[in-house]
Amino acid sequence: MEAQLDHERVEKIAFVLKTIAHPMRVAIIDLLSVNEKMSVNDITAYLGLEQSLTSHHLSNLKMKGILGSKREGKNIFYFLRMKEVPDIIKILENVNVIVF
Amino acid sequence: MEAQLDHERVEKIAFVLKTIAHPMRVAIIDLLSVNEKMSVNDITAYLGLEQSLTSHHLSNLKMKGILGSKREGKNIFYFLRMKEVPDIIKILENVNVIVF
DNA sequence: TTTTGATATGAAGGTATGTTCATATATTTG
DNA sequence: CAAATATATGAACATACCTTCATATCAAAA
Repeated sequence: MEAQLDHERVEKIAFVLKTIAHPMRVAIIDLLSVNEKMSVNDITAYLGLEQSLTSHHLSNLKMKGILGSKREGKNIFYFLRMKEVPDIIKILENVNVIVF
Repeated sequence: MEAQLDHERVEKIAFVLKTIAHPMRVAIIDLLSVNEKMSVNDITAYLGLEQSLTSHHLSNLKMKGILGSKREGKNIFYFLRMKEVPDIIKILENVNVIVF
């Protein structure tokens, strides 16, 4: 009866999962797994939500190390920094889930 | 500039992630990825937390389809039902993360 | 059939998270 | 430099989540 992970690792894993565990953030990561980089405007347009809401989610993801960003003129482009994250989503792509 | 996932799939993925995104629940899944099945007592002892708290987390995981359970005499044993979930944890096992 | 051991349940409280709104900052363009 | 475009920020509110505590249920044993 053993565990594999020490307490610190468990905390780190939960931290990353918590950061991405939101429909809008999953969608953002999905977008950025296909497109090298996207501006806030691009992402906002694609998701069809408010600019400020998109921005909040993006800075959250950036702050916690999932995304990076760089300015190019008027735009700021976001890109994936933690490259493992899309693999997580991939695992769940075909799993049978009942949401409630 | 395309996305891979439709809205419903994004919701399902976020739902599973939200369900497991907690240190105690990550630890439970870690335990059950190594041990076929464990009683509530076993798990409670291993995690060193309150019985009722363990029970709440277990029924949460069960309700949402991650775990299953069956009674054997006095004990109730929990086991992994969504077998993909440990793979998610495995991906993050060696990723560099800074928690705050 | 009472007691004990194992687990579940539900209410209550505190804390964290998500969204909106109004406004600020930064860059380019006229 | 003023206006326009792109993005960020912060406060405020609502909602969701986590934990604790007290108690309930259920199976085995005495």
